Amino acid sequence: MPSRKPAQKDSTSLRKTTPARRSPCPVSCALDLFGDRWTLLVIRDLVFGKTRFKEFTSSPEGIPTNILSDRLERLREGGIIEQVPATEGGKRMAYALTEKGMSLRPILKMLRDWGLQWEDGTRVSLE
Amino acid sequence: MPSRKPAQKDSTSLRKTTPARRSPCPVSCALDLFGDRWTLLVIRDLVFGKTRFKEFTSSPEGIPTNILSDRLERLREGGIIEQVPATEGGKRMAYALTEKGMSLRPILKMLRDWGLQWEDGTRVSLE
DNA sequence: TAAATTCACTTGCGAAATGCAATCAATAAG
DNA sequence: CTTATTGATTGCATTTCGCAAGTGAATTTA
Repeated sequence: MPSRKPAQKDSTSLRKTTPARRSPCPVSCALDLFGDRWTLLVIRDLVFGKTRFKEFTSSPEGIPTNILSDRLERLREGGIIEQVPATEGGKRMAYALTEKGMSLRPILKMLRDWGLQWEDGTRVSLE
Repeated sequence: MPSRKPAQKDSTSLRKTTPARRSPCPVSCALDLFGDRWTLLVIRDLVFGKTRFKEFTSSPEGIPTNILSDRLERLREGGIIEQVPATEGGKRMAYALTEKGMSLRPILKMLRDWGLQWEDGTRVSLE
């Protein structure tokens, strides 16, 4: 029989089901989507023009690859990113922000400005 | 002889030492402070005028009390909140945003607006 | 002032998430 | 075809989370 992927996810995968919304509060719902230590850093990288798995892992914070996989999947489910062909006609995929994802840019910008103002020793990357 | 643990704190406490900054990125540093599912909800409650431990626990999301204790302590360490006497002459304490904490209001506001725009069924509380 | 109640946590513990290294299949390059 | 790179997955130890119960001081009530 031909090699096939498991229908969905088995016991070894991170996060089995989509977790329920904690409340109808818009802040709470936003945090349900990207309220953790890594997700907004991936979105930051996307805003910076990164599109490939390897590029995300090479950011200075060093996100573990299993966490990255999980967050990319979660962001895709949440409609914040989508997969597009990395090269014309190629089969490898790259990631891109959707319109919904793009709309997070002002929030990222405010976070950056806040950090620069209140946290000593922070600076924007020079890439 | 058995290898011994670097005697920081005992097994019962949440979070042993202040975790190190992951990178000098201002976004990353901001997330080191409040990048999780609960912290910004506590700040939201403070912005809404709540000041007491019990008030935070009675928010609809239902933060566990041990998590709340941990987050309040973390926010205090980060200079985002401070403790003030709850009543004149009383011994009970209440929590209040510092200037640094107040400066997070626009971020909360953007998160709220983003949620209202992109997440169906969200609404601001009527309290 | 004594008793009852509320408040602000702390503790214990099972479940879930995290972080790390190792591995692997598919694609791309040579 | 052979090798290297990419984009992940797997296993496992450690940490954190979430829930329920407990505790002692502060406040309120009788």
